[in-house]
Amino acid sequence: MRQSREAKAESHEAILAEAARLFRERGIAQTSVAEIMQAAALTHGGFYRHFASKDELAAAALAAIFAGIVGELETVSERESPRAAVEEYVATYLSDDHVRRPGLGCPIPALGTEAGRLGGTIAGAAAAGIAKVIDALASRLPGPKQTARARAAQLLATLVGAIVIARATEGEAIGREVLTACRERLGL
Amino acid sequence: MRQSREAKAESHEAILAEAARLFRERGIAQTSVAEIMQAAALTHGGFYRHFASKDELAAAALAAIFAGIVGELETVSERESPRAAVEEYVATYLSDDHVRRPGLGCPIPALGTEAGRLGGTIAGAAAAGIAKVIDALASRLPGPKQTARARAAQLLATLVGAIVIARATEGEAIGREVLTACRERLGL
DNA sequence: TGTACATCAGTGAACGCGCGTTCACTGATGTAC
DNA sequence: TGTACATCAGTGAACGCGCGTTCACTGATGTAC
Repeated sequence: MRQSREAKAESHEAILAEAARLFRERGIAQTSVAEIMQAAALTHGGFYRHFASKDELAAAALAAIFAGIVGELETVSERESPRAAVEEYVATYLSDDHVRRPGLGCPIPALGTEAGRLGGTIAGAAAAGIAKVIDALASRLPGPKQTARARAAQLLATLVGAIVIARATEGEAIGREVLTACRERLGL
Repeated sequence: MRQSREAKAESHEAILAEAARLFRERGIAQTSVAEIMQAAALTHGGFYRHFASKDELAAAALAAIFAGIVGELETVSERESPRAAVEEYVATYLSDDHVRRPGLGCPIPALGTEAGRLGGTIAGAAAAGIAKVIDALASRLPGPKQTARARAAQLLATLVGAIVIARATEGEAIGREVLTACRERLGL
């Protein structure tokens, strides 16, 4: 039966939110359209009233996740100093919680490799999101703009690599060692 | 028709080598047993004379790739100083070639995320390999052992993250910026 | 060394399964008057 | 405001396809004597 415009918008947001979570948890190819729709309390056939394809959903989900990340950094900046905002970002990024819960975390360690392989609008959304995160970090680091950008780029690379390694070695000592080393050497 | 022991060993190595390349290029789930066998100039049915399952092949391929990486570091160390060996490792890691050719490169950016998700022997092989790489790097860095290990851990995280980001943004300026920033700030 | 036979590496068809996408259908919603 | 009808969000079956794995078969290899 037909749903109201408002109900459709709610379905749309639910699909996007569940996709954003499931894609980060299991990967894009490893998450089926039917699973996403079930998580959104819908049946799979209705998916195509909302998105033209699974690829389009993946690109939209990536864009939404990155927008949320940059938005969060800006929100924190309203009540804290730029330096404190970056420090909080780094501490959260390198937390055990972030390792354990990819569905709520940064999409770069979770989906970066896959997005690059998939190319097209998915890789485009990933690239645009990464650029925005580096912009947001660089603008909050001190020093000349060039230096701040380079520091932001290296910082993000370290964070992403630490999470990839920690998740690949989950439960083993080496993963914890990498996380701890990065935390301490990034000054936390 | 039955093949000789020697011929079987050659097939085994060919399957392992093609799997190691294809898994890194496309991911484990995205590479079919049939594709690997075709690349090894065999038909897919014969696969199970060599490996009990695709998972077992993936674990074996990861172990073989990591053994090659650590072996290469040791080989270079025979003709160069520890410091030069690490510098060469870093320079190769952050090269444009490494970004463009994942099939020949480090499995951590290519397969780390997927290995963590798959768990079991695949994640075990990844964790063991990562531990060996960090050992190999740490033993070639100067200073107290604790500090050297922490530096090695952070270094590897930065390298891995830089490649994940560069591949996710392939062709876009932001990827090159991250690579350049990491190269320069790691002293190359 | 030669012979007879068991083994098994590799082939190619087949299996059951899950996937992304399509489609006919239902009935509440939105719109035109 | 009320009515008649077109729209379309959501349902659930179906589609074609590719996958990992199994299997009967072939014939060269390895072994026992």
